[in-house]
Amino acid sequence: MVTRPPLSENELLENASKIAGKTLQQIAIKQGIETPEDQHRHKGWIGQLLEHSLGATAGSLPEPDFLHIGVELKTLPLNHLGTPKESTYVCAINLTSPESRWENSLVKHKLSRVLWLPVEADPDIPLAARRIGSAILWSPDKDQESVLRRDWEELMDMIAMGELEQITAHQGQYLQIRPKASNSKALCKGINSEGEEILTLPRGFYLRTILTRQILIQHDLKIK
DNA sequence: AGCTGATCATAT
DNA sequence: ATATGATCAGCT
Repeated sequence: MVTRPPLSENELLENASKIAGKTLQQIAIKQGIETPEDQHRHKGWIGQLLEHSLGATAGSLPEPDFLHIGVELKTLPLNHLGTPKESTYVCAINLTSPESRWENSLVKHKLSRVLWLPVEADPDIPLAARRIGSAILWSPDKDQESVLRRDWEELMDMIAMGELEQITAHQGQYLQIRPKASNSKALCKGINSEGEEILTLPRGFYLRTILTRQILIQHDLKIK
């Protein structure tokens, strides 16, 4: 099944509503794709399945999933309580020439328009049987953006000061910085407090579940 | 049970 | 090594 890229947000939402309630296996069969037993060696499988299913264009290019309508697709794994089970990866961080302004940052741009697609992720449900939920088209509201901005500025200040080795995932209310690498031996360049080049773990920005939980709640309240 | 640090796959 | 897509798994 070939899915044409959506030409508008409404078309994207309509396409998303058509797969709401379906199982991952139902979608995979339509795509002619095998469903793996589990995600241990297929961590990105659901995201890529749903990208294809909704006609995303970007592939592994540094572009929004739906380029011409400027929308990013994020799956949102839900536990047995229906709340987010995992944090959400946003983007990698250039540690040698850190961005200086929130307004121009990759995080702000990536999060400016996101289609959240909830998916059951209770480990008791076999991967093939997990159902897709109702999509949420989201942009940060004023309060959310101000917290994101504060977190980003605090963390990027530390990187700019050469304090990246002092950064821990404990920092940040909505945004946190964690390793984003193949393993702990895959290193990249960074800058220390003396301005010298060092080798360090690649890092990425992640959204805490406290924010994605809030997004789900906001949406539910809007429906009712 | 939640969270942080580590890890897995694929394409370029 | 970097981009994409994320989840795993041990510790508190």
